[in-house]
Amino acid sequence: MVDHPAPARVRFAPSPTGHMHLGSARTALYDYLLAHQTGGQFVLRIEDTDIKRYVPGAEEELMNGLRWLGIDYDEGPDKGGPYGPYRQSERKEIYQEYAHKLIDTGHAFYCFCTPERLARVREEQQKRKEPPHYDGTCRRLSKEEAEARVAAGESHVIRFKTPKDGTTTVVDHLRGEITVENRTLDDYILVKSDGWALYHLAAMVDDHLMKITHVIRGSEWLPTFPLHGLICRAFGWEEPVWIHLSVFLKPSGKGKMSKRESAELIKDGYSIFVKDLRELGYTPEAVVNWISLMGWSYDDHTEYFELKDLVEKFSIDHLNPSPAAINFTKLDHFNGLHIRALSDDELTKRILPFFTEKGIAATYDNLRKITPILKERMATLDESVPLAGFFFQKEVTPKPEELVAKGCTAKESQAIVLKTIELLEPLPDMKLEHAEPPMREYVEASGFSAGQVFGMVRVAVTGQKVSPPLFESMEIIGKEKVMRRLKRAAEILGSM
RNA sequence: GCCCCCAUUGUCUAGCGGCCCAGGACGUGGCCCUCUCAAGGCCAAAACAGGGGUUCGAAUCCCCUUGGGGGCACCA
Repeated sequence: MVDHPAPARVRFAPSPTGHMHLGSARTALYDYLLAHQTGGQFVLRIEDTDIKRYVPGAEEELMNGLRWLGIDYDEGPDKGGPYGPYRQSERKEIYQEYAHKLIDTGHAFYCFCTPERLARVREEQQKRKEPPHYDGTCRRLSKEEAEARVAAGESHVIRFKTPKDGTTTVVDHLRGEITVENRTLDDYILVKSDGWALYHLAAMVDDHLMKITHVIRGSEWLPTFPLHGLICRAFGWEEPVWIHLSVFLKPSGKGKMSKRESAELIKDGYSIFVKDLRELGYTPEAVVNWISLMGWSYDDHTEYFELKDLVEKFSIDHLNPSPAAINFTKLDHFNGLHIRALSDDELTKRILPFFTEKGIAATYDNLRKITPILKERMATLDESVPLAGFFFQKEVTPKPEELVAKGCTAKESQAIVLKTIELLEPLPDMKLEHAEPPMREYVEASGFSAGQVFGMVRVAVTGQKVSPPLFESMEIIGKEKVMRRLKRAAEILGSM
């Protein structure tokens, strides 16, 4: 870094209402990057004021997701910190206090209108083709009357007293000034009748109290962004730098991902949920690299990044405001790249669970021998299983028709297998340097092509038409098994 | 319906007035390498939504149209 920006305090503020998806992951990543590159702090705050939408386990999934991605936070519900508590459900009184400050300064008012009356008003407004708005009934109440009704125990909410005239201008770091006519804004509810604050109030209060310098959030907040600016100004607070990230579109580029489409995606081996991606064999390194580039870019030729590179190179000045369609084939590409960047030891550790899960009795030690020849052949970790399953089987069962070498008869094929057995039998072991030369010589002398001979031997030894390189594979399988499988193939071919 | 945001190849993007008859990446096609599959190397096709301005000069600035997205809750 050439210059030294002030340490940024950034927050990731999800609501625990469902699975952690790619959009959240990207926001959290950018938060982390900004905090780390400025030597600031990354705060996790749980926005759980709406009990109705609370999903058990969602908070834990969020934390697991962040941990898996390697984007750790400095302050949070489970870590504590100087500005806690970090769960909004534990901050009710704080919001109450600040809501009343707004009432005292004339920036907010009590509203006693019933939901039924409001619904009726909205309906009429829509009939008249007017934008739905609070009609201002309680805004006109005198302070004394309102307080008397509150004291009498009447059910009420607290609304923000939005200016009726003029315009409000707020500044988004990627879009510049955004100006709206105040009459298009509503007297938004700040505190519900059950006493809980809504996002508009709670988030502004927390961001201020937690000394947040940069708010990175989704562009779905753009419509209420002016309100948030107004609330900060009503309190007399300095506003953070506002950064509204674009949304992710479905791969077709048409619209946001729906629940139904998410289910379809899984069938193709893709998902927008972080926990699924992990199970589908993607590496956190690849996911991080991939999402970092959806809405941000470094220059016109560098795309491969590890987290530490991103901390150094990321910049909020190179964010793109337009929506981005999710491109899963690019994730596959990055996954392959990051898999190949892993050490053989590390890769072995990562693929082992996929074998175990499939009931294959692989151990770290025997898998470790295979890993090197698997490495450049997989796009996802789970692909190692079908690629290498035959190493762990006692016997393989090649399809008879696949045993017949290309362009040969069964009889000729059997002759090839027999010759192979004859050549390999006297060898002390199946080491690459022992097995390959005589086979090469045989191919040379026989008039068959390498493809014909090796292709058929491959089927005999691995049971598959596609496998890692033949001689490397045979060495790992071992002479005894190889010979047994070849003899079995000769039998099959003989009976055809 | 109203409000807000966005607009470069199929997709992600570089470009912030002349370096651009537009660069990179994924994907696609072809070739090379090759025991299969990959990986790798080389090559190719593929875009500035449309119309007006401003300017000596516009992908880049302004306006309109169109298209896309988001929002209009006592959700976040």
